[in-house]
Amino acid sequence: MTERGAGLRARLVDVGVELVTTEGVQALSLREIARRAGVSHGAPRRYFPTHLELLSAIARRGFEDLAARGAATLGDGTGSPRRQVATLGRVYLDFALTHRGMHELMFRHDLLESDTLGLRDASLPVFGLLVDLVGRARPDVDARLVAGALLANLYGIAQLWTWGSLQLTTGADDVTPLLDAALDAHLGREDR
Amino acid sequence: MTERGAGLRARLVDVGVELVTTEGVQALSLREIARRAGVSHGAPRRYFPTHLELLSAIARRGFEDLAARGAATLGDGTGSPRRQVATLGRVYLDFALTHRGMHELMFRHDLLESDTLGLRDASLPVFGLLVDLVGRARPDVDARLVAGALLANLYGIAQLWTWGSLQLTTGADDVTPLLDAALDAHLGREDR
DNA sequence: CAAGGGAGTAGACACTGTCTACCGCAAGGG
DNA sequence: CCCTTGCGGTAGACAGTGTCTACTCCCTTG
Repeated sequence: MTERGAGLRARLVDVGVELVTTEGVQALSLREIARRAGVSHGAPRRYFPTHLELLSAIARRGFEDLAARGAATLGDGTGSPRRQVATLGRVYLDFALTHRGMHELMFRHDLLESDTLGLRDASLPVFGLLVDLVGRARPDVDARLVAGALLANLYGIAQLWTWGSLQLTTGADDVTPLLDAALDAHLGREDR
Repeated sequence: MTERGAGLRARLVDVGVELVTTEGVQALSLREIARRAGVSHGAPRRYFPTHLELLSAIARRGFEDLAARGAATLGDGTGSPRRQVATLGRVYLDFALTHRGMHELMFRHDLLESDTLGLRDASLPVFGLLVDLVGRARPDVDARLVAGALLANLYGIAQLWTWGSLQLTTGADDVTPLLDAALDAHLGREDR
C-alpha cells in the first residue's frame, strides 16, 4: 500500500491549515510548509505540481470545514427556512471572523480565478445549501438571484468588517446589526 | 526646485497604475516598477520606505479615480436620491469589473488591514458619499447601517462576479439583475 | 537476484524585498 | 574660489521564494 506516500499529501494540507490559522496567510510559503512537515522543499512537488495547487487544497479544506459547521449547526432542519438562513449566515460570519487567515485564503483571487484549480467547485455545496434554503424561505422570488445577492452581502460584510471599514462607516462594534440588516433586506422583515 | 526629484515619486505611481491595469496585480513588483520607471531598484526606497507603501499609494489613486468618476457621473445632483444611489452603484460596479487589477489592489488585505498605510482613510470619501445619499433616500432608517450593508453588498457582488461564482449560482450573464436586487433589497422597491 | 519505478533529497536558477556602502552633483558658507 | 554638506540615485549583497532537474534510496515486481 502507498499509505506512507499518500500520507505526506494529507500531512502537507494539515500543516497548511494549522499554519494559516495560527500565523496567517503570508506564512504559507511552499518551503515553510515543507519544513514544518519535516520534508525537503522539493517533496511537495510530487503531490502538488505548483504552489498554488497546494494552497488550493488547503483552501478546499476551509470550504469543507465551513460546510460541516453549517450542517452541524443546522442539525435536523427544525425551524422556519428563514431562521435557518439566519443561522447559516451567522455560522458563516463567525467562521470568517474567527478564522481570518483561512477565510482570506479561501477567497484569494489567484486561486478562485483559476479554471484548473477548481476551487470554485469546492465552494458550491455551501452555496447550494443557501440557495436551497432561500428558495424555501421565499418561494415567490427567483431564489438563485436572491441567494446570490444575499451571499454577496454576507461575504462583503465579512470582508469589510475584518479590516474595520464598516466600523468606521457604521460606528458599530458588533456585526449582528449588519447581519440582521442584510437578512431583513433580502428576505423581508416578517417572522423574525 | 526639486521638480526632478519629486517627479519620480509621481512617476512611480503612474507606472504602477499603468502596470496594474494592463498586466494585473501580480506584476506590481518593486523592481519591475522601478525598471519601467527607468531607475534602479533601490531608487523607490527614498520615497516609499517599503514595497507596501508604494502599493498603497497606487491603490489610493484608484480610490481617487473612483470618487472622481462618481462625482462626474452624478453631475449636479439631479434626480431622486434613490436614483443617485443606483447610478453610484452602477459606476462602482463598472469600475470594479473594468479595472479588475486596480480593484483587487484597492481591497488587498495586507494594505487595508495596516494602520500605518492609511488606505482606509483614502476610501472614506466615496463611502461617505454613499452614506449621505442613502440618508437622503431613506430618512426613516439608520443611514449608516443601511449604507454599510449596501456597500458590503456591492463589494461582494463585484468580487464574486469577477471570479464567476455568481454566474455559477445565479446562471446569469449580466450583473444588472444582481445590482437591482441589492438596491431593491436595501432601499425598497418603490420609485424605481 | 536483477530491473524498474515511486518517493524524497539536494542543488541550481532566476527572481523578489530590504539593507548598506558608495558616487555624482548641485547649493551654500568660509 | 574652494570646500563641504546633503540630496537623489546606483550597485551590490543578503536571505528568502517557487520552480526545475539530477540524483539517491528502497520497495516492488518479474
